Amino acid sequence: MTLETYQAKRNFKLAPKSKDGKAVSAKRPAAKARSPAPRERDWPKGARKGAMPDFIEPALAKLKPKPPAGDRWIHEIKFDGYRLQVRVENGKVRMLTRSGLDWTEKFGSEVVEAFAALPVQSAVVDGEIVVERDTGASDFSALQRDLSEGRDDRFVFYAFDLLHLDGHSLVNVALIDRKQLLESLLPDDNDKLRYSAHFNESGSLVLDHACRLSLEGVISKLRDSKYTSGRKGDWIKSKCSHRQEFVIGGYVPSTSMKNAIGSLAMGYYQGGELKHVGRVGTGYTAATAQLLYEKLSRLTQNENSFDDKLTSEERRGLIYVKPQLVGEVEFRAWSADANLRHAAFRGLREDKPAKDVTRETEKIMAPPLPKSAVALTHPDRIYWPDEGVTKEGLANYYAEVWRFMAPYVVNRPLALLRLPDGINGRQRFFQKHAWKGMNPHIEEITDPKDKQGEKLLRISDFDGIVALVQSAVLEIHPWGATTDNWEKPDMITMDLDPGDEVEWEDVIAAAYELKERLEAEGLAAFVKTSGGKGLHVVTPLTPKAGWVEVKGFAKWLADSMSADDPDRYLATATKAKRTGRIFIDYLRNGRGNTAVAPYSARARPGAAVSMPLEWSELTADVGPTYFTVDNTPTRLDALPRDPWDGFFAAAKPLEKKKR
DNA sequence: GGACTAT
DNA sequence: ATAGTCCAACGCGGT
DNA sequence: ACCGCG
Repeated sequence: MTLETYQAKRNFKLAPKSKDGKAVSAKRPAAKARSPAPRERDWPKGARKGAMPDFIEPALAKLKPKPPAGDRWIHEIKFDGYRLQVRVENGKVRMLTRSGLDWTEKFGSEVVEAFAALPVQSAVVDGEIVVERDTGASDFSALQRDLSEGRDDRFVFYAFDLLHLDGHSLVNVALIDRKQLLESLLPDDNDKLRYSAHFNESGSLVLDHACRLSLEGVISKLRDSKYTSGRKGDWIKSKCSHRQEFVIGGYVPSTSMKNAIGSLAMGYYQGGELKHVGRVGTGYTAATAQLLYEKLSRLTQNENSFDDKLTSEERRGLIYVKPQLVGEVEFRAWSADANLRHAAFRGLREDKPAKDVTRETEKIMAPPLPKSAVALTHPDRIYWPDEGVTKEGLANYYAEVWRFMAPYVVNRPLALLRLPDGINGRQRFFQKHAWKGMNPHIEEITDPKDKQGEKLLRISDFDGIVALVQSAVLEIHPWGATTDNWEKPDMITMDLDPGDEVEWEDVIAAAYELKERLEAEGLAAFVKTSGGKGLHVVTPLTPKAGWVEVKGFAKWLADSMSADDPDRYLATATKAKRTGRIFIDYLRNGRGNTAVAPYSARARPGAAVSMPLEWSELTADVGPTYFTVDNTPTRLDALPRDPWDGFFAAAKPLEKKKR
């Protein structure tokens, strides 16, 4: 990792967050233009006096597969919310949608008040209103839910352009100057109204990092461009997902609706042959599903529409149709078997002849997902109601992460947190012993130190984790040792648990501090989000030292850190005096103790997961609950390698010297 | 989620 | 039949 | 010895 890319990542900020997920204001130089009278302002080149127009047609971005190259372009995060034009006139605020509708009343009072407090007489600000999850990216589905439920306490406005100010039109001013003026006006202490910063790094780098952060994509804009209404091409949108047309070669009728399709089998032409790319089973409304059925049921044929031989699973329930219709599909990746990953139907393309549909993207292919023979009894049982994550959704998540996760959960004694009725249900219990009626893919094992005792639990493959999901296991907590070597741990997990009022940046600093101390002992250090409150720093060990020694070392680490900096760190779990300090929890490292597994879901609102990170990815934006069951697949598709690549290869034995 | 137990 | 119950556990530090 | 804490 070069310093340059490291810094590019560090700079990759949306808005810094404190550890409890509350946004903290970005540290910017105090705005100079806080309250100048309009005529004192230095107007940038291109500003023209003029009355404020009623509505300025917004500039829209063209979708391109890649961000443009070259330093004429700057790149902003693509927000996943509603585009709004905010008009301030003498303290009165109106918020207009893309088409000019007045939606001021829909978003509560906080954003409006923030605009009313701006040091301006009048202004037109372009931006996007979003709902941010506790600690993270904007979330369109949360926005829509908040709107429909009348909830108005989570809206945040990202301002990215300034079109008019105090009797001056700015649409002919260079973008970079408009943004600079905008930034100078915005408060630096109001987390409901934020400045949308841009990046000067190469567009592909910015997009890559956006995708690794599970964001939607980036918007690229010409640095010196005027504000141009409409989709003229000086704003370019590139996304972490891909979009292209495919030919419909068959359909599966819906099981829940009459005369409607349930999914489509699609393909593209290559060398005159129709290549099958798998099924698209989401993305259509009931109306579209019926329309497609009506059109497709007239095109049915008996023989395979594809030139590939389909497997029996691919053929199941499939009705072939003459390959004539073309549909647009959004998807995140290609799988290694040349199927689409996470595909959603986005509409029919009546204008394109089927024969012209070819494959448009070259992409590193994602490896195939593991499949399980374990049946889920109620696949649509909802485990996380707010996120709509079901039992099947959780199983699919583990299929996505399994190739990375397996080494940390397989062949280790497990403690499980089970919530048969989901996270809001009445039942929640830990379990570390075998139970009656247990799925056979969960193994009963005997603790060699307690041969008479109750049997412990272990899984050895993907079927095992699906069996855990079926058993309503929402958190997986393995030992830090494998069952090949019960008495010799192969990792140390240090849990950095911030008390109230600890800044997230300080938790990150604590992780780096721990890393340095571990490296000073000749050990490697890896970091993951906990999915809860803090961070976990994990060290691979060559199994050599026993539990007592390893735990003693962990305690020594925690003790020495708190001794060297008692104002910041605490090595004891006492609740009192936790405020403002970080508890370094070393006691996950005794025999029989556990820590939440890498990639394990957490049984809390938000469906966060414990996410392994490269150190360079550990930035202020990535709070402890940033990555979730929902947004992790986008990240994985964008990752060039396992973020903990080389974990076990980096193992060193713990040398006897410290206790 | 599922077995076992009390009513 | 149906409702209720169980499903971990232990060392640490502070009083 | 007991309590709260992970």
